[in-house]
Amino acid sequence: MHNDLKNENPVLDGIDRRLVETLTANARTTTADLARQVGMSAPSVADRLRRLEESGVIRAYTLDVDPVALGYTLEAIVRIRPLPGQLRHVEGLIQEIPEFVECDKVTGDDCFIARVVLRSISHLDGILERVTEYAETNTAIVKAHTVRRRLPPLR
Amino acid sequence: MHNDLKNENPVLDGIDRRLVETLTANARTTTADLARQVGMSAPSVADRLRRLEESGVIRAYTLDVDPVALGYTLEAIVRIRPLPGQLRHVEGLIQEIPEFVECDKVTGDDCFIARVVLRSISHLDGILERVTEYAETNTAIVKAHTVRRRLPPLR
DNA sequence: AATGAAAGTGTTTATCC
DNA sequence: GGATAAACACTTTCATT
Repeated sequence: MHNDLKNENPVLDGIDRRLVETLTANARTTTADLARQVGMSAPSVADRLRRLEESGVIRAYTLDVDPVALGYTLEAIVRIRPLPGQLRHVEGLIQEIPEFVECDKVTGDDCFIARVVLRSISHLDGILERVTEYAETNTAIVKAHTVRRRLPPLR
Repeated sequence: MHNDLKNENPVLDGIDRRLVETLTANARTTTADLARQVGMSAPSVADRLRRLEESGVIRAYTLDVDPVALGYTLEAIVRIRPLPGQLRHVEGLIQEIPEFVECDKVTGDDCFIARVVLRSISHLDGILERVTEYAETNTAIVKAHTVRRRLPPLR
């Protein structure tokens, strides 16, 4: 049995957890509304948010934008294995191509795993052509979002 | 040449783009601040945000929470290929295990590509043991975030 | 679609516990 | 860490263009 699941000293207390959960659902919830929800004063809630920001738990308040509504009707996960000596170049290329909306450097055969959003299959082809000059790629088209980005357990 | 890159009828005009970019950086920017930035009145900006929400471009105002600050010091990408007849079961399992913070159903050999956050290697082992009863898995440890979640081109 | 004005709310700072 | 109170700022609605 590993001990890291029954966390005796959770980073967040129950009130912080409720604040984080509510703001994850709507980051524009007013401090006054948050305060009413948790039964505290607005200044106390503002203080807690400041601490959550300073401790790095809240990295940013951001937007969830739907790529489909912007015309990116196709999404793919591309595994990328740079050719010998091309790692830095490939890394820069991924960072430069804005259709790559996310990319992780990972262990194993594939050096990078990236998410790309596209307007069409020909758009995908155009981008892969730029990458395959310097790397082997393996592309999987996204058919459905089984789990949408969500919070991990907060304790 | 494919026509979908030189988008003649962009979904968003220049002002909408600035609103979306500013809110992506800080979703709690006040409507009054947004209005000053784009040189409009606050009610006009509020109207535009309402339209961006109703058209589905803004799916939600949300939080970017750092898993590391919550003690999830390890992150992995797991490719999952359910054993024959286990697809539905595996899908449910991934949805139930909260450490899977994201999962896409994709074409190709791997049926699912998931992101998992973990407190330790033994934590990873415990979760993979639950999955490997019903699926073959292939795990890549995330070494770095080459491209952090970002907006695709807005035109 | 956008504006200005006004009423209603929310935020912030200082002070106290 | 948390509360209250007051000054200041923001939001929302409505009439107007």
